[in-house]
Amino acid sequence: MKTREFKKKLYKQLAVVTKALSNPTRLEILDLIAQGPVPVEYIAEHIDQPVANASQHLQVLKKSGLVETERKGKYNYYRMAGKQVYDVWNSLRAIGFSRNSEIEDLLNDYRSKKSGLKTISRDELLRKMEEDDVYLIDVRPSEEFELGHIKNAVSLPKVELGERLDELPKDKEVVAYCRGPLCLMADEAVRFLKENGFNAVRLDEGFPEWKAIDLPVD
Amino acid sequence: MKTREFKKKLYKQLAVVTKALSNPTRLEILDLIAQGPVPVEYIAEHIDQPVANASQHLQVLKKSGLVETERKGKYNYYRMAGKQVYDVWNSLRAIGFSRNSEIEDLLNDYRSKKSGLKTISRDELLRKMEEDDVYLIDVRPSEEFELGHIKNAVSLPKVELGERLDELPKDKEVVAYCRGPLCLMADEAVRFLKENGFNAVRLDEGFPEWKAIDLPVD
DNA sequence: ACTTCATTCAATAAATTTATTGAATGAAGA
DNA sequence: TCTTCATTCAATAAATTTATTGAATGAAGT
Repeated sequence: MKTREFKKKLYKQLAVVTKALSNPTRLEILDLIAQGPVPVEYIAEHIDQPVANASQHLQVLKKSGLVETERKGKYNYYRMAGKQVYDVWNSLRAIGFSRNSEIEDLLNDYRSKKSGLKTISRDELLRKMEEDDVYLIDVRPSEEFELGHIKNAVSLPKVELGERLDELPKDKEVVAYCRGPLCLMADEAVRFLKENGFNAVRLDEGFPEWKAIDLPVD
Repeated sequence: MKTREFKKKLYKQLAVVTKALSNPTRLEILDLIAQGPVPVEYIAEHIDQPVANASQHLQVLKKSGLVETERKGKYNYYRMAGKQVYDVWNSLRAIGFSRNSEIEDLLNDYRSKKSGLKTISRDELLRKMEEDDVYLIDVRPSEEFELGHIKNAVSLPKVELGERLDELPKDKEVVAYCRGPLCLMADEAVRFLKENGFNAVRLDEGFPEWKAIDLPVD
C-alpha cells in the first residue's frame, strides 16, 4: 500500500540520525565536541584512533545534521548543531544510566578502585561558592578551559597537577570538574589530591551541563 | 583497568540504547507503542512483518531498557519505559524533521497526494467552536489527553476509533488533532473517518502548540 | 494433565557497518 | 607558484546487524 511505502521511507530517513548515534566511537566524539568546537586532529588524538577514522565518523555525524563545521585558519572545527542536539545527547546518556545497570556498575567499579568516591552536587557547589568556602579547579586541557568554564574556576589541567600542587589551598575544600559525568579526569585529579593530603571532591557533572542551564560562566 | 579500556566499555554500553534506536523498523515500533501498550501480534501486523521478526526487534528494545512488557491474559503487552523514553523519541524525531529536509518533503508529498487531507487553522477552529459548529476529537492516547487537552475536546484515541464510530456526529464537521504538526495519528484518523462517510479535517498543529500560546485547555 | 497458540529462540545467508590503509584534495602560508 | 599538512576520499577485509525460516517454549484455558 502507499502508506506503507511512505512510512518505510519516513522511518528510514529518521534512522539516519539514530544510526549516526549508534556507534560507541561516535558517542565518544559527541561527548568531546560538547565541550566546544574542536579540530579533527584533536578528536582523533583523544579517541585514540587514526585521523582518517575520526574524519569518517565526523562525516557521518555531519551528514545526519548532528554536528556542523567551520573553517578557522588551517583547521576545520567541528561543533554540535545547536542546543537541541546537546539536549538529546544528554537525555540519551541519562536513559543509559537509569536503564542499564552495567553502566553504573562500570563507573562505580572504576571509581571505587581508584579512591573513595565523593561527589558534590551543583547546588552544594553554588552554596559553597557564595560563602567563598571552596577552591574550584577545571582539570580539562587548557584549550577547553579557554572555550568556556565555570565562573571563578581556575584552570589546572590534570597533566599539570603534580607540578602545581603548591597553588592549592590546604584549608579549603578543593572541587574538581571536567567534561561531564562520564569524564574521568576529575576523578583522577581528586584521587591524586587526596593522596597528597588535600580535601578534594569532584562535581558530579561537568561544564556542558553547567552551561546548558545558564549558570555563570566565563 | 586502563582508562581507555574503561571508556571503550562505557561508550559501548551507552551505545546499547542508541543501537536499539538505530533501525527504521524499531523506530516504527516505538512510534506504535507510544500510543499505548500493545501485544506483539498487533505490532507485527502494523509494521507488515512476520511475528518472529517483530518479536526479535522487541527483544532488542527491551534489552536496551527502552520498552517494558506486561502479561495480560494471553498476550504480552509492550509499552514505553516511562516518559523519559517518550521525550527522547520525540526529541529525536524533532531533530530529524528540522535537520533532514527530505523528511519534510516526504511529509508534504504524502499529505498533498492523499485526496482531501485538508487541515484547519487554529483561528478557524476557534471560530467554529464559538458557533458550536464542530466536534473536536483528541486522537492521542488517553494518558496524554488526561495530562491536558484542548478545552471541550473529546478523547478518542486513534486505536479505539474503529469501535467508537457511533459516538461521532454525521451532521457536524469533525476536527482531529494529536501531538503536533508532524504527528500522523490525526491524519490517519481523518482518512479513516472520511472513508466512513464523516466530514473530517485535521488541526494543522497539536496540543503543545495550542497550550504554548495560552489558548483554553482542560 | 492436555491442548492451544502467542511468543521466543536458533540457524543462516544477505546486507550493512566498521577499522584500516594509503592516496588524493585543497586551503593557507611562504 | 610552490609547499605544507589538515582533512577527506577510496578500497577492502572483518565484524556486526538484519530478515527469513522453522522449531521450541510456556502460560492460559479446557
